[in-house]
Amino acid sequence: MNIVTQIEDTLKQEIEQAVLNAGLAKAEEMPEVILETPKEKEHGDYATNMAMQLARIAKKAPRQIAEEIVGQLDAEKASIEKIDIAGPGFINFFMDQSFLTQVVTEINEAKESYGSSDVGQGKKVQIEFVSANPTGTLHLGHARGAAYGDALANVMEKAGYEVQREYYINDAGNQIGILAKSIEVRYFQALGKDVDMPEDSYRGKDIIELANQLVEKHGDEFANMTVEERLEAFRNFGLEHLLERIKQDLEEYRVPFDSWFSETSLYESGVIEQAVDQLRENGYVYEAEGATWFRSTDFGDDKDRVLVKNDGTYTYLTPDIAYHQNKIDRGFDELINVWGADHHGYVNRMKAAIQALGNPKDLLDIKIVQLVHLYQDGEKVKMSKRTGKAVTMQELIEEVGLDATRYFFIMRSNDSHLDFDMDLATSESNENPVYYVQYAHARICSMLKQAEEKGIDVNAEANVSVLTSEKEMDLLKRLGDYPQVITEAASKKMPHRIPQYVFELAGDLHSFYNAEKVINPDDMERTQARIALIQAVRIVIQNALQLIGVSAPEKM
RNA sequence: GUCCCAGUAGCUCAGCAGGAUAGAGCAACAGACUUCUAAUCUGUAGGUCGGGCGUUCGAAUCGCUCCUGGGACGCCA
Repeated sequence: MNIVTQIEDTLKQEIEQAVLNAGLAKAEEMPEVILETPKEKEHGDYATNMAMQLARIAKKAPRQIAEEIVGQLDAEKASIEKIDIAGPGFINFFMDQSFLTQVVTEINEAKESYGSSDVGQGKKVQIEFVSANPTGTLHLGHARGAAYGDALANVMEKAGYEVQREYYINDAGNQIGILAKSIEVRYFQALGKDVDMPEDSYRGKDIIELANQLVEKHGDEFANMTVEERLEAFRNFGLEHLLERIKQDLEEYRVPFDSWFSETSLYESGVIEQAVDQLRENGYVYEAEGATWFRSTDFGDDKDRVLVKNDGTYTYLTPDIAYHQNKIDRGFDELINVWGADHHGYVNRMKAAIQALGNPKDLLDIKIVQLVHLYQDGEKVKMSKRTGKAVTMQELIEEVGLDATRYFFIMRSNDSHLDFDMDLATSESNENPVYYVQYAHARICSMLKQAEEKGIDVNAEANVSVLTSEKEMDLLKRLGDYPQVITEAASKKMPHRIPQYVFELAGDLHSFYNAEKVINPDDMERTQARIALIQAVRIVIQNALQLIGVSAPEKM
């Protein structure tokens, strides 16, 4: 266990014991001990509102309760240096700071595993994300979803969950037929024929490129086939190439997947019928207007949904229900779907289906990633897949760089709309948070290099207890927070806490750098201790950046 | 019309399983480079947390309601 959590746990236990000893509450009515870190330094290292919480139970004034709790506390056992009672009844704890310096040793020993924990208890979690239709290239929204899903997976893994990352390939629906037809039109156009694009075609440049490839490789041989044969060939060709392109893009974006799940495989294995049968058996299916309906309103959906259309084919929902049952059957304890904002209307019916199949409601958690608006030169950049003027993920990365793209997408909460300022992301200046953090890392590497050039062993044992200055303490506290940042980011599914944290850590480092000299040949003990400190900072920065898919350069 | 997300400093956003004087970056202003990288630091200024009502010892945070912006509402996927 991490040294900081250890200290906090001990303090919590001591507070609880003190409350019991003072006879303020019985064990069964004991409120949970809440420790918070006050914003003001005068309010100590930790504060608890226990006295206010107990006011009603003990029927006494909070300040008096606080006095009684303090009277029963074993200060030494809980590493407390000083206790204050303040405001309406806060108890402020000033801790014996010497424990904090141990964080440095802890990090330098744990290295990249610092911050790992087992709070996830090996729970099997599946995160399904991106899952863009293989009918075009990935664009902005996908890039945000990919950044979010990947960071969430990394953070949850670090917090001790067993995570599988899956991409659902919608290779069976209507849209694939449209894809085939779109390629067909572009193919004929590439052969010089005057063919109009139907209304619902995909008009992206990528489709034109595919058609050109077909002409290059096969000439006009497809023109002589039957329509069915030609469309079948184009369908397969389009799927294969577009999916390959998506895989390449994601790989380049540093977003790996463990599993690529094909919708078509659901049709082949018969699980769709099984899912419909199961729903029928559970009493949530009825026939009306020549179609088969799912009574999702039983679970709070706005209206019932069609499962089988009157032409006998499935709606998009039906294989998706089967897909989710399949996920559940694979033994996951929790399913997380990362969806774009345009799918949010779909949330209720999917959750309804999960329940109608006899599963607990909270087995599925759907995280919505809100829209991205791109700005360049103060102007909003439009994106539209259908018009062929889409800003693709590829273009964005080329334009602003991989690190900035990942960082910008993850630094904001997933459910807030994102204004992506391309000028800011590309600026090599103090305005850009990515460089700020990376620069802190490079700075440390530079110092370590110079120390080595001066013959200092940067990995030597250090007497960390000489780290006592204000800037050093700030860094130590920040380093000690890291494990909790991870567990909170994981449990709340908020990976944006990571860039926030690492930005603050970088700030502490820069501030420390400007205030104190690390390498000082006249004071080798302090030099060694500070080198150990910046080593620890380097490890945590590198670690945090890795979680969000951003590189930690040694030189800038 | 129904549902979802958002509304916090000039701008972009944190904070929201209730806590003390609401934070950061940018922009503005004033400073710091013969000193381990100035892509840095130090400081100043900037707010009716969209409005109202309620719950509470205590509300940016919870509830109700209204307003504004964005999105979704197909036997498309």
